[in-house]
Amino acid sequence: MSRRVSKHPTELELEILRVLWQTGPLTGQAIRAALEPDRSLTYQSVMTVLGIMEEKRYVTRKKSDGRYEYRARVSKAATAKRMMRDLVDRLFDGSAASAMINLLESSDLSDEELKELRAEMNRPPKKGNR
Amino acid sequence: MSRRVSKHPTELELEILRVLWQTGPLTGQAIRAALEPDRSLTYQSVMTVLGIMEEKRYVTRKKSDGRYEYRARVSKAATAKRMMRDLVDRLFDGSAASAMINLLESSDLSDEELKELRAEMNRPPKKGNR
DNA sequence: GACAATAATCTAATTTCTTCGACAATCGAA
DNA sequence: TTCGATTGTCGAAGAAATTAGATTATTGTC
Repeated sequence: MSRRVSKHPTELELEILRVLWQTGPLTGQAIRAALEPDRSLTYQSVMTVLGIMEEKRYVTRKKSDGRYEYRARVSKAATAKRMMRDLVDRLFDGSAASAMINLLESSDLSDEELKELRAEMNRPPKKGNR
Repeated sequence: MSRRVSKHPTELELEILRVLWQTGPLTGQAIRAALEPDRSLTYQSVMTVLGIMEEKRYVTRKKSDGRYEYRARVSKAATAKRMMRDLVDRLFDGSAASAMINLLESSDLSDEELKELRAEMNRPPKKGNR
């Protein structure tokens, strides 16, 4: 037997998605430029990955003014949710509370952030909560 | 150029670490058994991965009673911290608070857990915090 | 001590990921 | 219209990850 398909965007795919989330639809060249200087890839490398991302349905492309523009087809919120959920499953047996405590302990939240979090925690829970 | 070594335990490596964290030092056979029925691997497959994990210094082994026993060399806490930190960097630009709010919204914490979290948030911050 | 059973290593196939060079197609300018 | 630049596709290479068969080493038992 062989290996299973990864259920999440890979490292580089995620970096490209981040660019698209941040800036909106872009051409291959523009994406390549946006990755600099973090990643110095050739235009071909970027295009190869974009092709793969299109197959995986992470992006769509549309010809605009002679060249293709790539647009994220998955939302940042949904992707973040899925990736976080998966890591929490694998590290903390699915306990979001444990994950949050872990984050709390290993980070350094400002009073501002603490306040916001407390407010969020006091929001009325969605239906289905016990 | 080619692919870089992943900076974190892979899927399977993490599953094995979890077994070791949970149960303590184990032989290859015992690890193989503990992965069932989630993963039905042959003894050889498990041993191959354990060899790689030894190279990566995720585990050590010691001959005990004729066969090798494998022991986690990285702690669960440190590994979780690193992996969470990395994902938070890549998804939320390093903002632990954003990540926590994401978790809050996509999970369904019990009153118990909320209480514990609030308590944790009221704990005096470690040095370096303002 | 011989031999079967068990443990461990070695080799390797397959797939994914990352990266590009080579080439083809298209477009713009002289 | 021809030619150079830009854009896009194809094939491929190298390394990592996952899986396991073949082979060798070790060990416990009669």
